Amino acid sequence: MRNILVTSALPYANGSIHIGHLVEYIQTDIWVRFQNMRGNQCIYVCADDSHGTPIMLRAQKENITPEQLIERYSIEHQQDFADFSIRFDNYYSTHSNENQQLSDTIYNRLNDAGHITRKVIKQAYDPVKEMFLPDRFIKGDCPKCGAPDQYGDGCEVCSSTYAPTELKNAVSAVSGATPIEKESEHIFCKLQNFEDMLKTWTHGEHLQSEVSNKLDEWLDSGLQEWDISRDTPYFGFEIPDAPGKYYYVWWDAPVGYMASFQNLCEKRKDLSFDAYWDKNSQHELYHFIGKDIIYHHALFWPSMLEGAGFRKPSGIFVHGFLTVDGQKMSKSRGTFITARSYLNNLDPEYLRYYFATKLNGSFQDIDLNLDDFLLRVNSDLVGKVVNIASRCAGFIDKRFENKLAANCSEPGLYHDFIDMGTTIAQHYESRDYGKAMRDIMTLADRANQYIDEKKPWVLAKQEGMEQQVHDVCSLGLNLFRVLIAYLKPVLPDMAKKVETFLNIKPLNWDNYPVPLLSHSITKFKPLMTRVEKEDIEKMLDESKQDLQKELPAKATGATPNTTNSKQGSGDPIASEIQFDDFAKVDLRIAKIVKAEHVEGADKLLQLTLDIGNETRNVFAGIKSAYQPEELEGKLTVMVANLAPRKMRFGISEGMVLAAGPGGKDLWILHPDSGALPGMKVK
RNA sequence: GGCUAUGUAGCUCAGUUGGUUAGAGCGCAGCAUUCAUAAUGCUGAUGUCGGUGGUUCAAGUCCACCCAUAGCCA
Repeated sequence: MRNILVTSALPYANGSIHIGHLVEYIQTDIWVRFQNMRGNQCIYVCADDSHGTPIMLRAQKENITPEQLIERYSIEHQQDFADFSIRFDNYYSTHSNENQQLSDTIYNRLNDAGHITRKVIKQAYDPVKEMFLPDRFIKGDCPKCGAPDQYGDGCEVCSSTYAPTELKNAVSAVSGATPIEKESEHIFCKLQNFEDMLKTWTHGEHLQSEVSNKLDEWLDSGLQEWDISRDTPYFGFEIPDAPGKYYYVWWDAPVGYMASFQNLCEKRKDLSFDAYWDKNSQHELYHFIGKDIIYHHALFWPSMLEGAGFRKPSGIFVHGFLTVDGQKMSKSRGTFITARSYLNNLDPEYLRYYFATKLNGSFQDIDLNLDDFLLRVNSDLVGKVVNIASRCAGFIDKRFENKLAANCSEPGLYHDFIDMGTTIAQHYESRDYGKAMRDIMTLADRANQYIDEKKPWVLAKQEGMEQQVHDVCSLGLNLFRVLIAYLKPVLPDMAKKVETFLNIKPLNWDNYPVPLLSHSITKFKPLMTRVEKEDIEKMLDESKQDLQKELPAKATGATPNTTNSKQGSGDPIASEIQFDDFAKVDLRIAKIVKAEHVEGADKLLQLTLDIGNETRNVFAGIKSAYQPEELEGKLTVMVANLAPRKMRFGISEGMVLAAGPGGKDLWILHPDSGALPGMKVK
C-alpha cells in the first residue's frame, strides 16, 4: 500500500470558483479516487488562500473585516466543491494557527541557516491611503505603446512588461492619488543558495519534461533574492523578528498545504504529520497546479522545504488553462461560467467526464467546446455506456425476476474487459485520463456489438431460447459493471447508483474480476439523462446576467463624459483583428420582401430576403421588438456567407444585423437610401 | 523582446526511436435494426499534417527561419 498526500492549489478567497478552477480540482479528485480504489492510502487536502492586499482592500470596500470576507468565501467554495463531488479529506484556511506556526518555523530555520537577508528598496506608495502599492494596484499609460489604463506590471495591449515606476501618468487604483516612491526595508530569501539543489531536483523525475525545460530558463539565468515581506497595512502574518512586516502571501500559501494536513492529523489519530513531512519520509507528496504558478512550486517551495529541513515533493503535476469554445473565458460572451451557474443548470458529472476526456498529463490548455461537450457526453455516456444496462435490464426484469444467469457464457470476452484494466490503470496513474476514457469507450462499443450480434430481442421470440436470452443479458450487465468500475473515479455518483442497481458492495479496482452469477439485482432506473442544448443556453444566459449585475456599479463610478460613448453596452471591444479577418464576412444589402410569424417559435420571425441575384430564408430572433408588417419592404444588412444552420423550423441561410440588449430593445440596421439589394457592404 | 509550449479531417484529439496508401471518436451520407433514455450495428466520404526552405533513399516526425495561439518573465 502506498501512502500518498495530494494537494490542489489554494483558491484565492476573494472570488467564486469558476469552471477554469474546476479543471484542477476535478483532475486531482479523479486521481485521488483512483488511488483509493486501488487500495492505497491517498489523502487530499486543500485550503482557501486568505491573505494579501486584494483581500484586505476588498473587505474594506464591503465594510467588513477580512476575516468575515474569507469566512464567506470559505463556505461558498466548500459548497461548490462538494457539489462537484470533489472530496477533500480536509479543507482549511491559510489564516490559521497551524499555518502561522509552520510559516514561522520555516522562516526561523532559514534565518538561522543564513538564507535570509534584508535590504532597503524603493516602492510605489499611496500617500493618501498610506500604503505601499502592489503592481496590480497602480494604473497608468504603457511606457512602450502608450495604451491608457494599464496595470503596473505589464501592458495588456502590447504585452510588454515593465516596472510600475516606468508607467506614465500613474495613479493609485485604491485612492486615485499619484503614487510617490518611498523606501522601505524588505526581507529576502536567498534563493541562489539553493541553486545546486534545484538544478538536480528539477531534473530528477519530479516534473514533466516541459516544466523542467521552463525551469532551466530561470536557473540558467541565475536566481535572485526573493522578496518575502510586505509592509503594514497588510492582511497576513507578521514576521517574528520584524514588527510591521508581514509574510508575502506566496510565503504562507504553500505552507497552507502543510497546515491543512496538520489540522487533519489533529482530527485523525491514524495520521502522522512527521511520517509525511520529515526529511526522510518515504511517503509520497504531490501538488497539482496550473502552469501559471510553476515558479512558486518548483523553485520557491522546494527551497523553503530544503532550507527548513522538511522533505520535498515527490512530484508536481502541472496542467494548462481552460478555454471555452476556443477562447479565453469571457464575461460578455457568457463563457465566464462559475461553478454555481453550471450547477444550477447541468449535472456535474457531465463536466467531470468531459474534462477527463481532455486531460492528458501535459500542461497544454484544454478547450471546453460546448457543442462537442453535448455530443460527446450524450454519445459516450448515455448512448454507449448507460445504454448497455438499459437494453439488458428490461429482459432480466420481465423474464428472469431480476436474477442474473448462473454461468458466464463468454468468459473470453469478459476477460478481455478485465485485462484492459491494467492499461486503463496505467493511464489513470500517469494522469492521461483521455486515453483511459478512450479505452473504456472502446470496450463499451464492444459490449454493444456483442449484444447486437446475439440479438436477445429476436431470441426472446423463439421457443426454447430462454437460456440464451438470460446469458446474453446477464453478460451485458456484467460487462457494464466492469465499465462502471473503470469510470468510478470520474463518475462517483453514477457508480453509486449502479452499485444500488446491481445490488453490490462499493466497486474498487479488485472486486470485479469474477462476474456476478445467480445474483439478484434491483429494478433499473435511468442512470443519467441527456445534456439538453437549452440547459447549456440557460447557463450562458445566467452567466451573462451575472455580468449585467456587475456593470451598473462600474458605470456609476465613472464620469458621465467618458461613459457616453460606451453607453448601451458593457461589452468591451473585442480583440483586434486584421482587415483579412473582416473581409471574410460578406455583408450584403437585403430587402425584406416577406416577414412572417413562425408557428411555435417564441422569439423568431421568418424573413425572406432579396439580395439581388437570389432570395434567402432567414430566421431572426427579433419577434419581441418587431411586428412582421413593420419590416416588409425595408432594407437591412445581412451576413450572406454565414454557414446555413438547421433550426427547428427550417434552414436559416444567414443572419440580419441588429443591436441592443434584447427584448423590446432591439434595432435592426438600415442602410441610407440609395443602397440596392445585393450590394456588398465594405 | 526573451523563454516554454501548442498548431494534424467540420469538431475534439492520437500519432511511439523518421519507414508502406496519415489514425480514432463525434458529426455527416447510405443501409440494417427496433431490446434500449430516437439509444445500437454495418458501410462510406472527408486532410497542401500552420507556412517556406533544408538534411535524408525516405519527414507529420529531424534542422533553420517565418506566421498564429497560450502562458511565464520573481
